[in-house]
Amino acid sequence: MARKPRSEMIAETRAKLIAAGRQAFGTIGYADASMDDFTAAAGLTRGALYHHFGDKKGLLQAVIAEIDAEMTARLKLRAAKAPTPWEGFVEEGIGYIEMALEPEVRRIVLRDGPAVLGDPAAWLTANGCITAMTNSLEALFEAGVIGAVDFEATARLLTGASSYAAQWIANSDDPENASKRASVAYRQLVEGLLCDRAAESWQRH
Amino acid sequence: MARKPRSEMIAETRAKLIAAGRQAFGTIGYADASMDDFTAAAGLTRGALYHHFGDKKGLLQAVIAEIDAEMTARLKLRAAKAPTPWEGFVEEGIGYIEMALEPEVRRIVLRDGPAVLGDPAAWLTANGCITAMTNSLEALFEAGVIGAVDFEATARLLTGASSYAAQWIANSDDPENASKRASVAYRQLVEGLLCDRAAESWQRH
DNA sequence: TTAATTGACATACGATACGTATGAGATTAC
DNA sequence: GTAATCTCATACGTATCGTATGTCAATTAA
Repeated sequence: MARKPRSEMIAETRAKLIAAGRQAFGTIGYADASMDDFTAAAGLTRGALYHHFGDKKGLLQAVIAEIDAEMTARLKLRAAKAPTPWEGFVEEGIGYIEMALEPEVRRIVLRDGPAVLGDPAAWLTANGCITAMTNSLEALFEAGVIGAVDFEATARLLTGASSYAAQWIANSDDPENASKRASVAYRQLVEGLLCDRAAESWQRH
Repeated sequence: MARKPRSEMIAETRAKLIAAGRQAFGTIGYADASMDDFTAAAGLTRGALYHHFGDKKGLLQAVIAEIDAEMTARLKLRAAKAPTPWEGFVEEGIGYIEMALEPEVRRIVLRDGPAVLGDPAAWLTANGCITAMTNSLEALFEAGVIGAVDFEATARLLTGASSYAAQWIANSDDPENASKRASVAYRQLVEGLLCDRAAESWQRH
């Protein structure tokens, strides 16, 4: 009989609840997810949930924090692989569009999150992606790649454009095609920020 | 004693329910709005609601349809007042940002709508704004003002950018300031679509 | 080693809100 | 004038949430 310290058991319970919530919220949605059901699926009861997270919203927050961290990490990785900083920035935006296509992200982070917790900008955690993009813009400006813009405002506009595009794609009859169209349109849109648009062609390589 | 035809009475109750729902959804939000409460406020009961709209979602749909129609009309009016087609297009986008600032629009159309009814792109009605913007883009291209882009995809990106910006503004410590920043950033973003960016200065006048 | 305390989690309860099924009253149709 | 239809209210069952209470195990201290 393996004996585990209490702290490990607690972490395990928390993880189980988050996983169960994530699964339920990501499939049937927050509103329709019965706490009795998905806590039972984790071999627990609502008692555990209330103890650890206060209420249903608290669990949602924890789930979102987890997903956001994963998203930010993936975006950074993707941007780092790009040949130029500019291309990295573009890839970041397109990557955001593609991630927002995943049902779990769309439902939990983009749809239910704002509805239940309020404005995403207020979530301490969920700023990962926006902060990252703001920094990218600033760096590009300092490198002389793009003109002077309000970095934060522009970053917010672009993440908004991306997430909305994702909704469109996800609901499209032909997601494959819509995704391509959105990516191309996104690229064209941000290329408008470039200092020298004649530079576009070589910036790509 | 004024005698009214039945059809008028029905229209009246429908209108009363929509108004009551709009009021409740716009202030306390969809989830927290008790049907018993706001139907009573309209001098009716849930019975009437279920009869006319099927369920709570049905009423939300009707409310959104009404608001969307108003929004589209306002945007068209605003765009029509602009001195040039290009400026009209920019005004349309900024107008969208500003409308999305209104609590009623934000809560009902942008926040609760997608959460309860699913993807906004699927709402038959709510396409008013996007369709309008798509048409504007096409006209601008044909007039040689902007370059070739995917009109629909770009329109969706821009409405997404706008509505997201609005969320940011609304939650900001200084909405006035954030609104200005968003408007400026938006203008810069769309000016990237112009054929000749040297044209920007005079296009404004 | 044992007793006490803390804390993790379950169970029990009450309240609220939703959806349906039934019913009454009034208007329209024949 | 009677029947049928439609609008809307009332009554009921049920699901879910939040709280309050209880229990058992583990850690701590004597």
